[in-house]
Amino acid sequence: MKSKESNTTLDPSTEEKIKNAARVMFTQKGYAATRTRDIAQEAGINLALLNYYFRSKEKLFDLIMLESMQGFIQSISGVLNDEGTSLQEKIRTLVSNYIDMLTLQPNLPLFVLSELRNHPHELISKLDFKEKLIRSHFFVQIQQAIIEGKIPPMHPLHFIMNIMGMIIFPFVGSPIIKNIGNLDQSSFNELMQQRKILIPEWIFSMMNLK
Amino acid sequence: MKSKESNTTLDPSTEEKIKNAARVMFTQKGYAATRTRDIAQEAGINLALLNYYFRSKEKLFDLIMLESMQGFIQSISGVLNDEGTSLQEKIRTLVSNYIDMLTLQPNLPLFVLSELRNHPHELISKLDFKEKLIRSHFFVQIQQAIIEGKIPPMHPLHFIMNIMGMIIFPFVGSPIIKNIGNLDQSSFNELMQQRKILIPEWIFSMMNLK
DNA sequence: AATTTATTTAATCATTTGATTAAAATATCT
DNA sequence: AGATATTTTAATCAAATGATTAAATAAATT
Repeated sequence: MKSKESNTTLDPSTEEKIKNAARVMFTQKGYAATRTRDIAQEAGINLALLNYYFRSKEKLFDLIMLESMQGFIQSISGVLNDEGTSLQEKIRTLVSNYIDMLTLQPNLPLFVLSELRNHPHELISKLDFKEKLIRSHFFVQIQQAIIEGKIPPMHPLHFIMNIMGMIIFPFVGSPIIKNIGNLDQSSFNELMQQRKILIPEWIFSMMNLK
Repeated sequence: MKSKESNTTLDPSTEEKIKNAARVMFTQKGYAATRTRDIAQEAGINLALLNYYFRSKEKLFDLIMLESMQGFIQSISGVLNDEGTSLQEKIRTLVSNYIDMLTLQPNLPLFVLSELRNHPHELISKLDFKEKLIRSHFFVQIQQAIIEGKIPPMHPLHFIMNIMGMIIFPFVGSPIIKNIGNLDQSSFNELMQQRKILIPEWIFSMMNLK
């Protein structure tokens, strides 16, 4: 077999090239609109090779999707479970990390949300995001804050929805936002950088926290 | 020709049946994943008939998309331009109307946002949402509030992004939200109803308004 | 070097899918 | 009713697309 593992820094292995191309195409156009031929071309290889390595379009897609979600979950689970930080600090780093990630991969959320609508069951249960979030130190701190009266009593989900909404929506709706504000990519990114500071402040004042 | 216009209340005309089916399928699965045969079946008619009425899949799609967006814009433009209401009142009714609309058509935003990513130019410029929003009484009131120091100085877009994010995101991410919160459809809707009251309050305290 | 194994390609298949056509059925009009 | 126009259908086409195959090339192993 070819040296897939050793060849990490130099030229990426063919398998890796295909996966990268697939990630780009799938996140850009979605599963249904992506052609295996386009992936092959983007990867600079032949169509048959794609099926040789990954057996089918669907298998390749599942892999890309799984890795994307796992990467995402792993990137935030560290923050969520840091027992040495306050709720406020967690929110600040969470927002900051999240925005940095989305600035690098702005198409990711729309891709994930779209595909999740069509294959709801499998992935969600497979990744068990629910358990990871609910058992996190972060979630406990929210409930604690409610019990202690530091936060007005409400369903913790509202809290989650608000944070996620304020972080994710601008990226999901970036064409509209850019249009309304006459923004090019760099001034859009500038706004997103501002939000790293602003969103935590808004959250705190929303929750009478701080 | 058949009586298309007269037949409004009773049995919908064939044209209308096709459009309704198309709306359902397109908003559910997106353009690329929707098969014209599926639309025909859903409408209870023959495939050829679809092309007879609408010439092509793309033409049908463009029509559905245009009508959806126009309907949406029209539904909020009344609120945005009501010169007799305060900024706070506008926000309350805007949030309420919006949530009611999304409760009836929960797939609409993901559909619009997904397709907007792939055909960004045409629709956005065609509908001229930008001008309608910027010239609205609502937008003027925001800027006014900033000038008068009632709201901390910031790019008005942040304001827009926050409201839209808090309203829209829960619907776009409903599979995740339902999973995290162990919610069925009706308890999800209940949460959304709560947000009709909560979101305006959050906005006000975020903005030091009220 | 010879042999085996892994990688890559060009050509082709089979199915799906958007669209068309020609004819049948239905409605409309005189 | 008979003629005309409209609506609907079954059958079919052509292109797109996911997948396979058999053969060529390159790499690894003995």
